[in-house]
Amino acid sequence: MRKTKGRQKTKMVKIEKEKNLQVTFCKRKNGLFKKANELCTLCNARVAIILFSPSGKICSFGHTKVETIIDRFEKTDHPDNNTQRNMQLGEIHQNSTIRGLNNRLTEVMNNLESEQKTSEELKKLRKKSKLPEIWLKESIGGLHLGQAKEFKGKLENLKKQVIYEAFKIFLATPFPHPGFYGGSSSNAPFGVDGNVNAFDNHNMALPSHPNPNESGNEHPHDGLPPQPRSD
Amino acid sequence: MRKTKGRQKTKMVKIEKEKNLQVTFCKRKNGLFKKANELCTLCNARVAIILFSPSGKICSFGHTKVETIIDRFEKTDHPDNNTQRNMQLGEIHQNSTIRGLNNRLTEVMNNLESEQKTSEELKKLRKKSKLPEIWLKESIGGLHLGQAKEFKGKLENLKKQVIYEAFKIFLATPFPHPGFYGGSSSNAPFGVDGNVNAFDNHNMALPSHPNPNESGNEHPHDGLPPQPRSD
DNA sequence: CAGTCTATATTTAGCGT
DNA sequence: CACGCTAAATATAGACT
Repeated sequence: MRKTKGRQKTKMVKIEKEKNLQVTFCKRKNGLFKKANELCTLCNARVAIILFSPSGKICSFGHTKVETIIDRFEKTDHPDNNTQRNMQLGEIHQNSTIRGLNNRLTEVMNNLESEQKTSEELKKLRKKSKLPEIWLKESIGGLHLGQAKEFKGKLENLKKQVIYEAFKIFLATPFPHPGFYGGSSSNAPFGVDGNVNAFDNHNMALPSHPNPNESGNEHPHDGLPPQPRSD
Repeated sequence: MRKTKGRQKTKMVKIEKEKNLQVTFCKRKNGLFKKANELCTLCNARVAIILFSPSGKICSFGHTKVETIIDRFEKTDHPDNNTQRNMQLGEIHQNSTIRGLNNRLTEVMNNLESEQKTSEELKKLRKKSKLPEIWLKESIGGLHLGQAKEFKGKLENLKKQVIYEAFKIFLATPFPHPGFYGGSSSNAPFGVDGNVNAFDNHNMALPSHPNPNESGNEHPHDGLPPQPRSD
């Protein structure tokens, strides 16, 4: 008799068996990344993939090692001169925890908006209270609902723009064809030169998605494809 | 004799024959997107893919219709109340061309940095000249090289952070399992509610990558997978 | 869990239309 | 170019280690 039943046909619906789901997620994630890499190599295309596992961890594939950036700010404190174009980084890390970054972005948004002086009603709101956190905190309660909503809408809009821009920038830098599994810890953190990694796998808890199944481990990351972590 | 030779084995290197490259890119792009979608469905994961074709056009797969956002600012001028949570958007479009967005991001960065008051040397630089564009223009020439570099490094750093944050936000919003090819033009532009599209295909010339093969057509986009465009 | 093994389900190169 | 076809190349579900 046959040793195994071989690959079985399955319906394209959410896998219910937790065990299977885990294993499938892992396998397919690797498969997807591999395909992505092949596309890069074969067609000289630039590809970036970000994905959140069902349990809320984040992984990414791309020509830039996103996590090295984060790691640099999260774990280390030493100035890093290991960067392209003899830039001197690592002097900002002081206030750069993952959580901090979130606040930062918020600030950016606010600054942006204010800078935008899109209207004076904005200023009005500004005066009335420390508006800054409102739209993020989802607590518009204390203010004039109408105004708050409007302002929130604008911020959201700007946010979208910035995000889209970020995506473009993220991919704008051309890159060579590093071997798929050659996850050598390159020294090119981000898009300036073409010398960057093709594979980038990073797992970490997502602040905004505190999954009950997950004990908030900040980032049990390992950066290599050969042993990519599912979760 | 055989009708065809069937699938041939190929080496994983850049395809040289232009014709084949085109076709392969298209096929594999679709394949990749399909896989991504399956992963979403099967494992309830969130996936986003952005890719630039060899000729410089951009396509994306994700649970958010990036291009609707852009389109809104590029093509239309009418206030759009078609947004989630009865927010009133479309009042900023005035100054939001694609190119404008780039400048915008630059500004954000600068604002951020200045806001950061990471150091007074920053202020020093600020005074010495209108620093803002420097690092983007790649023309540090006119200044003290040393200071310029340092400042540039900081900005780059912030930029990385914002970009990373943007990515997280982009994917942070959970979403249901829309049919793979169900590219219905949803009315949920961006991450607030879960009601969003799973498939998003957008082709447009990349500003920063003016490809000689391409006549700078701004965005000949079509948003459907069934007939995705290679280029 | 991550890696193996088997037998099958899928994908896709090369050609036509 | 976007599809259709065919056969070989791959990816993987399930079971095991």
